Amino acid sequence: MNRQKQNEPSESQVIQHRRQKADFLRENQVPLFPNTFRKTTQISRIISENADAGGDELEDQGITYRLAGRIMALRSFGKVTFIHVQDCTDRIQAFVQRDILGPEKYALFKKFDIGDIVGVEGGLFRTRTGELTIKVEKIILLSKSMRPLPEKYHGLKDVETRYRQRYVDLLVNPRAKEIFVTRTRIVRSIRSFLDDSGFMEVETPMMQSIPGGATARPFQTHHNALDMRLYLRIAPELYLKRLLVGGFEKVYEINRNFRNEGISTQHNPEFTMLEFYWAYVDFKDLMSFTEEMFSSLAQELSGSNRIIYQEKIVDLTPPWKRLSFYQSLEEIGGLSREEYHDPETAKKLVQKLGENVQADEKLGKLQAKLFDILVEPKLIQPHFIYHYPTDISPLSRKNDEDPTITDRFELFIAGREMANAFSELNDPVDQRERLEEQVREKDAGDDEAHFMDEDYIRALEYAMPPAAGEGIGIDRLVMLFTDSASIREVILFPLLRPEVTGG
RNA sequence: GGGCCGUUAACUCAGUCGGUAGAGUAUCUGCCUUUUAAGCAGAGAGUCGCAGGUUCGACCCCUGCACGGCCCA
Repeated sequence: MNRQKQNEPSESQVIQHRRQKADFLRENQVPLFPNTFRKTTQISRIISENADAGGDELEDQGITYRLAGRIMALRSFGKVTFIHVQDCTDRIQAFVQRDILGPEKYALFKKFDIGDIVGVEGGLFRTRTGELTIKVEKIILLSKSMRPLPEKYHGLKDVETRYRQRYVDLLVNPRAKEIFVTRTRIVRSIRSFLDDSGFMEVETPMMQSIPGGATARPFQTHHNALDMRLYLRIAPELYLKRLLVGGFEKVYEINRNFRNEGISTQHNPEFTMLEFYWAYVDFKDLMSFTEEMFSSLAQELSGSNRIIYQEKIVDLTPPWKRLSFYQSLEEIGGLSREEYHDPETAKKLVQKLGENVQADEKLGKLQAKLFDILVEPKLIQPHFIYHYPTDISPLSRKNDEDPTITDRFELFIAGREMANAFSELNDPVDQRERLEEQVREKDAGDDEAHFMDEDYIRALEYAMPPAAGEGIGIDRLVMLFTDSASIREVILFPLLRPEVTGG
């Protein structure tokens, strides 16, 4: 035990200094964490309202501003100090003079540090260089910072620290803050688009005893009082369609899904999905609806249908290209019908491309793998790919002319899947057969295959209106609109292994 | 799960073909009443990710592990 204590790293010098300053202030009756100051304005308002005012004009104003924020920079000249104060809207310079505060208060102010949160009162003036500045009459410590902020010039770059201590990232990296502001604008814009289109937002279970609605491995948990196994949902789909049975005709949910899979620049174990369901329309109707949604989003965010993602220009102006799944394999993947239509040939081709293949892998799965390798990365401009094979689409309505394909599409932008949608399968007999097939695959060892859900079948037996539904990955959408290469850049607190402290 | 790369002061980074570490910023002290990556002078600050091994000697070479990043599955 003694050894362990000796091995603990000594507290950093900076933290010791701050502790000493805090002690000094406390001994001089300066509260370190008072909650008595009330600000009357935001920094961005001070700036915008006085953007054009000249120095004399400001001095004549006679207005006292009360603002609060964090000290982000501090330049001391002995009897006078410049600081930058940052609140959630912006930052502004403040000028603290000993002649105004008086020697005692100024001496206490000298113990303030970069990172401290302060309340400031004073009028405005312009410095010699013309910068709008608060002439401080009063400055009050509101919260003492015990840790130094990262370097002012290079900021915080270490990716691991940026994710683990996102609070610091947000403080010092304007880009990080911007991404999350944009994320909120995107979600808000989608909500109002759907609300304005007559959709109703609902919340369905995130803890489910039968995880359904997607092909994925679920997380398991346990309810103690009920002594019951529960899964974190992999999709809200089956519950939202139960609501169509229940008589709602346009519903949506924006919420978290959980998939127990690997982590990559495209995948976080928990991620946010929009799913919406619309009675009495089909998948083609959803294509136009999606075009409208995306271009309205782009307009709202940047006023343009063109966005730049990882140095590629993406034009979201409708209408977007529409290609059937098989057409895309031929026209973009460069395959002949023989190559992808014969199971043996397809299998060999997939293996040649370096993918693993299960012994009795279905043709649809093989074709999907060919698509993923040969087609998907090439779909930079928006493309709807439709008519997916039935055996990889267990919840989609079969095409009326060809039962081996479904009335389903996926949307690809910048080489990534952005949406998945289909005319819903509402025939309970067909649905039961498809889920039974999934259960067979599960029994054969595919732990991503769907579960049987008797209650869902029962709901369909009451009759679900013909409908179409769509899912859009919000994180990927935010990546697209913020030009982010990794999903972790657009999730406030991405999943990381626990931090190891000590040795 | 596999491959490659990274981990050095609070932050951003150097470094040594093996002789126990440097810079800038930040911090501390002094000077300084219009600066803004303020300036000048001085000072302090490191289990070189962790654990082993090789060696007279390891931050450096080797092995394993941890955490992270990118690519692949």
